[in-house]
Amino acid sequence: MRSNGCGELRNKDISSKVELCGWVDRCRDHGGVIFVDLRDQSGTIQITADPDQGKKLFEIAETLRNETVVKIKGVVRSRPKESINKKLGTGDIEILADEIKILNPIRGNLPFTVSVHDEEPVKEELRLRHRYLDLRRERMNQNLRLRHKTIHTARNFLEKEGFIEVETPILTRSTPEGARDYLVPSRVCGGEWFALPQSPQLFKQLLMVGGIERYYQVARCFRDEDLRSDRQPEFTQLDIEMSFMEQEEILALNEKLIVAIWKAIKGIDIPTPFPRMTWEESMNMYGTDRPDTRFDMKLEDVSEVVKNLGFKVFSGAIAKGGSVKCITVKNGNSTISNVRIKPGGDIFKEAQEAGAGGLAFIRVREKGEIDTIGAIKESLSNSQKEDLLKITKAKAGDLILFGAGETSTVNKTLDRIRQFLANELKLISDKNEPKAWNFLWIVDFPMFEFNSEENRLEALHHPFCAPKAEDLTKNSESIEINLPKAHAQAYDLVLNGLELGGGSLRIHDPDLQKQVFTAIGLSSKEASEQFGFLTDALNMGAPPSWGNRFWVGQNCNAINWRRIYS
RNA sequence: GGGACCGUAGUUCAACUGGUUAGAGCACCGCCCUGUCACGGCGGAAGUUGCGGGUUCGAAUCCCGUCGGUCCCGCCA
Repeated sequence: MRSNGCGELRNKDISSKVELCGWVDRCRDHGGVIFVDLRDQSGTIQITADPDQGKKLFEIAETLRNETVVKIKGVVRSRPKESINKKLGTGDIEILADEIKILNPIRGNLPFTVSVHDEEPVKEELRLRHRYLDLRRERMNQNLRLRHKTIHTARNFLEKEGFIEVETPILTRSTPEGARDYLVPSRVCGGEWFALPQSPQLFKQLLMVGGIERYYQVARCFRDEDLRSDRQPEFTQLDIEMSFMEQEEILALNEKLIVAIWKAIKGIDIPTPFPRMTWEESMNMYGTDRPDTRFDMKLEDVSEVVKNLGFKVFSGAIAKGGSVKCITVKNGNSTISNVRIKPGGDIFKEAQEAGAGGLAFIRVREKGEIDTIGAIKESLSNSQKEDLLKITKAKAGDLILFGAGETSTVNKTLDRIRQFLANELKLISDKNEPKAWNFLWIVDFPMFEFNSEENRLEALHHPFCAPKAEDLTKNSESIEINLPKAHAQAYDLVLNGLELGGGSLRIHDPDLQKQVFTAIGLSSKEASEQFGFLTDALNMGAPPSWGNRFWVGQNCNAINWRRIYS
């Protein structure tokens, strides 16, 4: 039907006869000559309709509208020197049309414009209703290709490493994991329901017991929870599980996979090994388990300095077992006004959203002088002031923002403000491209987290992850006593503040698995009802195995990988 | 489940404190234009201001209800 792609043609094609198909991106009608930008998947080229080539041709060209589907026959020719368009890959040449055939005209109004030149925002709802038009747009088209390339590269890589792709069931039984299940009524077993899998977690463990050794799957997962802008109820993860591996081996393998993907999609060589940080370090320094390390503004704990301060917001927080931490905004005095950090200001609101009661601040002036609210200034001694400036390394012109209260709230608040300011101050990206690709392993996650509402421990990762052996043998006490404080043999991979995925060593000892169930408050009856099949399997020769998964971004955004769930 | 914000032409937005006939860009239609490339010029058509009710001399604007959407909290091992 066609001889070339629009975007492929170059000077070397001059004088050749071509047949092109595509969509009209834009028309410029000069009365005596009409220029048509013709677009297909490969790019755009200018078609010139000249009345000398026939009256009929010109009449058809006059009727063309944006997005009309056409087939064009013509000859490639060079453009006049003064008309060369350097912005276009095909800008040296054009097609002199001798036949234009309309394959499908446009009837009525288009809901939005498709052309790459149009950058007007369009409501999400409209874009979804007319997804086909949206996909025609360059950016969306590229996103789908990016996603394809990512998965294609992963498949090739895993194939070479001896993995096989296995599909696990979609219509399955409900296993109580974290989220609500999507349910599907069963016609055959009236009154019974299938659940859609929240992840292939248990299936892949059973595959390991089944001697598969190296499995992967591009797996669809379903979780019936409320949405967020970066969360979807249905998402895809690259799911991997392998037997007989040490942690170092699996981290190295993951790094190789990531390196291969970034090489393929960005042409970038990511250096290995990736840096590592323990969960505790990350929480202390960044207030989150997925820190964005492209910029500094680390959290500093100043509890020791201010614990006896007359300023009760600070000293009171510490007396109640909380802490006072702060971040230092370089040159914040000139970039951030008081209006923004006082009640009603946007930065203050961010702090409130995170649960903070307020947002204390100190502005550092010349010669170690400070500006702040009266209550802090009056109660701060000279040596305390000096200690603060020493810990924060704040210089004249810098702004120090404080969080005080329960440590988890303080962390959450400062993490949020840190990210908010990084965006505002443009510390993290130039245009749409990140300033760096900072991959980071977070290791040594705690096994459990205390849920104060339900008054019980919860698995931080999931209840199948193995605790670190040395944590269990501390002080030669029993496993039951050491378990709640143990660290998991689990890791997360973080990129620029986004959690790309993570993994862990599975428990393969049925007794230990039972202990973990007990620790999270699952009675042995419940455990055997819900996970009996798993403990059965562990009794019949389960190998030690590591599993992990990466989120494959639903939105194929600038980075393609996005946090969906943790 | 809770909170904040939004809904005006096909579309993106505007319309002061409630005050004349609800405006503009793009798209659309017509006319003009032979080197533009987000072409340009002149003209035109296009609106139940999401829907229903209320307050008022007067409502896009204020109030109540309702529908739809965006974001956030809870939730998402």
